[in-house]
Amino acid sequence: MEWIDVLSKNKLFEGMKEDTIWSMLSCLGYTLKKYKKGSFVWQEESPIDAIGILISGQVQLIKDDFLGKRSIVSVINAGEMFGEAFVCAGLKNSPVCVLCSGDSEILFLKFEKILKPCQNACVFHVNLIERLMRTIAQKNVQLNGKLDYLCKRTIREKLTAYLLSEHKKQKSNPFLVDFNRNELADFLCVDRSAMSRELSKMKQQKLIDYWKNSFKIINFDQIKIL
Amino acid sequence: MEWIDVLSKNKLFEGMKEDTIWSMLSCLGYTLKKYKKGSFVWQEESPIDAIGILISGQVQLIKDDFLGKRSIVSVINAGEMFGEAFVCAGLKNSPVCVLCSGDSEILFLKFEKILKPCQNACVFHVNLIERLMRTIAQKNVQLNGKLDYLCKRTIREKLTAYLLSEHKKQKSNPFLVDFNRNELADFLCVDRSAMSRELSKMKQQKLIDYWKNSFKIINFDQIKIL
DNA sequence: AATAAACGGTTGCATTTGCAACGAAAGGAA
DNA sequence: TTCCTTTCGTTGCAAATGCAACCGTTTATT
Repeated sequence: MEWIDVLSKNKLFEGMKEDTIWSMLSCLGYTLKKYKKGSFVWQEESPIDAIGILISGQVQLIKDDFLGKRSIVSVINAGEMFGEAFVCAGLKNSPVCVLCSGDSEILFLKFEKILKPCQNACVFHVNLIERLMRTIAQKNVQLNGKLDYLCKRTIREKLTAYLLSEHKKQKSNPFLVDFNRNELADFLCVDRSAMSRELSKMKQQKLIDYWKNSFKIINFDQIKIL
Repeated sequence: MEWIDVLSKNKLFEGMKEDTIWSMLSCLGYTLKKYKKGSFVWQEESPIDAIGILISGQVQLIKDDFLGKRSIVSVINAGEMFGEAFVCAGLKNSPVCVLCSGDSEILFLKFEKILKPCQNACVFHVNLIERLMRTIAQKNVQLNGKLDYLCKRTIREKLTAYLLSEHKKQKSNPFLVDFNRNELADFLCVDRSAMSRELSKMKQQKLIDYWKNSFKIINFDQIKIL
């Protein structure tokens, strides 16, 4: 099956041969589900006992408050996992919603099977925990990075922090942002129109330029100071 | 030595007998250091290769921007760890500062020793990784919880989200906040005086009451809606 | 093609916020 | 005690922000 290729790029399985992955999967047990764009994999407080590995599509971890105001915590792309930190921390219910931002296929692995040494004394099983730990730690660093945006006091500062870090991550200029304006605002936790206004100002001041989802940083010196 | 007691409350060692902890320590190797209040354990970008376990005192993980604006990421109390996610994720340099908010004693464990199976085939060693994973996962959930405050758009919303969650955590009313006003503002990433103004308003509107570090939620219905 | 829905920029306005400055109160040190 | 530092509330003001509304463009659907 073609989705094994995707798994081989996942942090838990990367570097393993295809038949090794197969034997691990049969050892762990798995479920593959399909979701339509716009549907929810988990709602907030949904009971959870499995790790999700995104085979195709895209999902977003989000929080909606009671007024319907949305904030996007993070975005999961094909090959990446979600929920591993929650189940591993012992949470029984999800603290976030998982929303499919595109048609998606998701592979679920029951968490308990990962922790318990398998019946076949599978060599890779011990290794799995170490990989899982590293993945969770990296998510932690990633969340920590998000604080770099959110702790900024003004929209302009949040935008520049985000854009600079995306530029750095993608190592290109211009670079693509995989949010539309609405989503970007929800990600940075600010008002869309206020953000749009600020983007316009920054373009007008020749600090940045953009067209649709392509952004370019023009004046690095100024933008870093401000 | 008395600090073994503290270790037995740490997530890595909890539930273990004292002599077990000793044998593990000798297996892992350790360093104990003392710090004065106000001194830095790590600066941003400090090279890191060890996990810190706080024996006594208190430290704060903070980020200072180039203008000197500070944000407090999290607070570590005696018995808790810091840095484990960073070293485990493979970071060579710290993404945060670690500041002693009180005179502190810190036990450092080299990370590499934790990962490698020990020479004595120590039974607890495998177990250690699992505990470490769980701890990191819990930190992850904790960080996620912090997003609940930060993603709020107004100071009042941030304050109520924070106060409600502290009330829930401490299961008492009134409850104590272990920040002074300055630190609370840095923790919520808002201006101190603006926060003070908002607190005054909320007190005046009889939503909350406070005296020094003791806070009381008065009107649960109103406060949750707003 | 026709229609509908989603997206993105703009703007006026009331509110919120950051900032700076001041002063009172509390706490520590000499 | 006296002096100094820290903490915290207050306030005026300019700037930033959220909000609602509107409109043109793009994209999707029938």
